[in-house]
Amino acid sequence: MAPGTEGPASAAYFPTLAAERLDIALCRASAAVARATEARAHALGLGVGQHLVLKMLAAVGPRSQRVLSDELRIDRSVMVGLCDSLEQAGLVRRERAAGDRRAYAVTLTDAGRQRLAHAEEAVPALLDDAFQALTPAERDRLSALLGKLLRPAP
Amino acid sequence: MAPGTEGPASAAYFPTLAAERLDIALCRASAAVARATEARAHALGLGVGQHLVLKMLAAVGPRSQRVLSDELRIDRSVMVGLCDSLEQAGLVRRERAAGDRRAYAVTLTDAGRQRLAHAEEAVPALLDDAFQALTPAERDRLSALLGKLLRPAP
DNA sequence: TATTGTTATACTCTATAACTATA
DNA sequence: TATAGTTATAGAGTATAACAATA
Repeated sequence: MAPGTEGPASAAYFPTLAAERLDIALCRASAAVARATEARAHALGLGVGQHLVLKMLAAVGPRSQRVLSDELRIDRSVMVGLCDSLEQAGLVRRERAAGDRRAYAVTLTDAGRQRLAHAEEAVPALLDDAFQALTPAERDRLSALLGKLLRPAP
Repeated sequence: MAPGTEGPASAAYFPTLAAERLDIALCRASAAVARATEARAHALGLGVGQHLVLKMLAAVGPRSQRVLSDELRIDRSVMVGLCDSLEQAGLVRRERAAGDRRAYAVTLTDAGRQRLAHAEEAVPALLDDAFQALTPAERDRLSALLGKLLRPAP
């Protein structure tokens, strides 16, 4: 075999790389998980962003698009389209906020609550699929580590 | 304050969300780390992909673009531009592979080796910055978990 | 003047499919 | 026919800036 093209010698390289560069490992793992969940998530009929909005509204009650954007770390201009699609599907209503006529109070409808419940049922299976390489205990540890990474420095 | 727009009550929502959806936490953590490393990585004058190619060539010797693509999980069509830029900067040479005139043997130059060494020096600081929320022991644990997630099922 | 929602623009990634020259 | 490298195109996602209505 010609020099520069032999295979087996390089086949073991990637794991080494991933171990050395935590930032790259994180990026690749995220992409791999996203690919794994994509199909299942799409089957729910709810995009991730849409799901997040419904979930937050269910947890904290009606909020403005601005608050949803800030809290979910989704850009205001993206939130517009998200709320558009949810409203069109009848899952939220855009009520006018009582004290500020610039803002909406994005409100979960009964249909939205039902759809969310249905989606939430499917989440554990979705996660099981994507994280089958990890035991439940390992998933908890990963969750704790990521949580620490995401939380702004106290 | 008007209903639907009060702030503090919802400010604690995101951490809860991240804890429940491991896939989303992973995605957000990856994005946060990428943002944190972006500035420093750019200062190195080497993109992540360029860095990966140099690093792999240094580790395993001259390889074809195909092998680099497969091993680094970078699409062939992207690898073209990566090698273009590296060649233009004088960091690699595209030598013809001895036994297969379709393929190159992408080869690290001395300048490439130097540039890589310089970049590698900066990596620890780059990672320290992005992962300052985690102790060294926690980083090791995260690395191990991500490695398990990335390794194809044995 | 600052803010909420909206729209438009641009730019980066990625995926895909062709095409060439070799095998 | 299959593979290595290349090119072109289209789509998703994101960042940015502008704008109208309101504060």
